[in-house]
Amino acid sequence: MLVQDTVAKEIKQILDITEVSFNIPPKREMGDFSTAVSLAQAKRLKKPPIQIAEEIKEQLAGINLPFIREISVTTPGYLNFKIDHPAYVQSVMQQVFKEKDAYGRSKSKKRLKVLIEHTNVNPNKAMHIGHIRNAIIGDTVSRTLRASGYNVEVCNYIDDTGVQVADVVVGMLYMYAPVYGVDTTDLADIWAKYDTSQSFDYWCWDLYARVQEEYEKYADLRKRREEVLHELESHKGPIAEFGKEVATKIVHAHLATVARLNIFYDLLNWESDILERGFWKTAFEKLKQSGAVVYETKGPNAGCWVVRYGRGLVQTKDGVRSEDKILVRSNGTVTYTGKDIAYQMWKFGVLENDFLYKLWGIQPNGQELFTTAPDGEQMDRFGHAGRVINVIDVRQSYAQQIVYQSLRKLGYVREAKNSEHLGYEIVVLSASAAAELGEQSEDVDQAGIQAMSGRKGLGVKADDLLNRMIERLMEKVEKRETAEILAAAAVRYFMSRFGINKMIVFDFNEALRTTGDTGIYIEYAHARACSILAKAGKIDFTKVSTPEKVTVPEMNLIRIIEEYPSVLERSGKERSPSGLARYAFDLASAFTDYYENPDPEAEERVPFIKIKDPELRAYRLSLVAAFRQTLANVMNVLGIVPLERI
RNA sequence: GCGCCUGUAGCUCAGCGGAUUAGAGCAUCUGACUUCGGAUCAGAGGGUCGGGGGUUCGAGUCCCUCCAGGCGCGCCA
Repeated sequence: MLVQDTVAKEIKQILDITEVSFNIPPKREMGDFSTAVSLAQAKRLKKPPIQIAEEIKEQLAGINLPFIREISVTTPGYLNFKIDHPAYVQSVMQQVFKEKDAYGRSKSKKRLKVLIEHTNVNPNKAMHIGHIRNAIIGDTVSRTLRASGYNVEVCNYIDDTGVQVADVVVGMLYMYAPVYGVDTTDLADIWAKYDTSQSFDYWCWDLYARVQEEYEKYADLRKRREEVLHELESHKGPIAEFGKEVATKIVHAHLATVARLNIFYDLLNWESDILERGFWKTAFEKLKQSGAVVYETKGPNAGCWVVRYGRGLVQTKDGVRSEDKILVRSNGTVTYTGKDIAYQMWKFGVLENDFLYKLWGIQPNGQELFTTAPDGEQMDRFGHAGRVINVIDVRQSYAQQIVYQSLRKLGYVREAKNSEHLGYEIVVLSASAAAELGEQSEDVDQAGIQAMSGRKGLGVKADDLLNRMIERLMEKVEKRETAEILAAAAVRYFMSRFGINKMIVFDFNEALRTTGDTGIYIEYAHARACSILAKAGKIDFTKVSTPEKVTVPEMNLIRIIEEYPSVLERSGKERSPSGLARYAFDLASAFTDYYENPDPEAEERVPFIKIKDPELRAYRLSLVAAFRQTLANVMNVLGIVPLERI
């Protein structure tokens, strides 16, 4: 518990208010922290702030506040507090050493089950850096919520029946000889087209882009797409099976890519299983019964089943539109939104239908991964969440809101309230990155920024980014394993640093940097601390005493260490990886500052391990140990593997 | 037309519920270990926090308004 918290509690009681904020005084002699609460309350209490401050001071003096040594009042009414440094340092360090890996984690187990879905990449080509942002945000938030005590279930939705997969299937079956159905019906012949010198997801990346070009030229190929899409949706027959095989192969590739980034899941949810298990049929019946969906007999949506929204007809730049949301088209097919409503209901366990499940495999971290499957078995451990978080980019905000509002109209008010769209801005390419990828800038905006495009095959593949980083790191690192972990740290940190609704303008120089505010810096600080501790030998940190005088760098470091539990809690509540990334950097900086200059008043700087005075030596090293533990804990939440050596 | 997001140093970004002198990193310049990891550290220059109003003793932060940019508002997926 922060020192400030106990003070805040007392002040809240004294003034009968709900919030008290603290800050650091401009001059250190004034105190370790201060509050301007009496200035804020002056108007309400109709008293001069300085008088209020004096009164609070009087009352606080009568209470035994832990670690508070002195309280003073300065004009125009600030309350300044001085901390009993040695006792405080001692207390924080002992807490870290006692709790170890659990330091910072919430002590209370929460019963709420949180289902978080992320990644959700179309299984038709290699992942790019935009997909990686999604997976990293989702994984970091999952880890944060777990650390906050929640029961978290991580799902990854696989759209194996959509047009994107259909396009790749079209490409494989019909674009080059032998053409399926004409030259052959043997799928082995089709698979022979795959040039195995490339990984399958990379090969599909190019194929997908080429198919898009061909569609422009050949109408009959576009017709093939309709057929294939229909076949995939029917989830029966050789083409559907082939599509599933293609998608499965790509999913394996995607899982391998994200595993490099230390990202794992509990369950893969396949669209084909949502279709097969009749989710929509059940949801549609419920929607009709509730009256939330109505059949339109006239107007622009005649022949469709719609949910009524907004103001009916509305003016947009593309002409007049109905704001009502169509769930079933006039040709009888279901829209994406319709299927999404059914799926969201499953997540909360309010749809009678359920998937069948089977084990997909054991992930590199040892965790079991399950998948929905037509030939699986019943299990009751999945879904039935109390809260659902969908990590999807911000362009889907409107569609997500429609889904949640539809749930409400259906009568699932609680579920609607507990549905959360974790929207993040997309990753785009800087002018130089686009140029490097060989894109002639046609439709770029003024800054030369360019959106990635799977259709054009324009984008930075996730594996390429990691590989380039590794290549750069190998100049200074001996083992490839180490470079792999460092590269993952760098990429995860890079993607986490940005606020969630900040567009990332991707630039190679910036992303591949190894100095300054980077994941490498974090790893380096950790490895350095490990190295010092290894050289120091065995010390019983639980028996270390703190000197009378705590230096400024020591105090800065310990205060940041102490902040960790509250930072973790806040990051969880705000679903904010960037707060954790910032904290990790601040913590590492405070350590290097302490390491470089632990006592600014000392005449000479002596390395910790060579300090003569055994008590001071043990104390300095125990701070290193407490730092190392705390940093390792944040790194774990950020999904970064702490290295002991680089 | 409506809705959401963004605008802070040359560049990329932090800045929680208002609080004393707006912070980092990169880039530029100047420095620093015969001892713990130089992927580091110390220092310098660089800002009317998009503009304008307002609330407040006090605003990058709250409110209004305008400007610029991005995204969204399909019987597309």
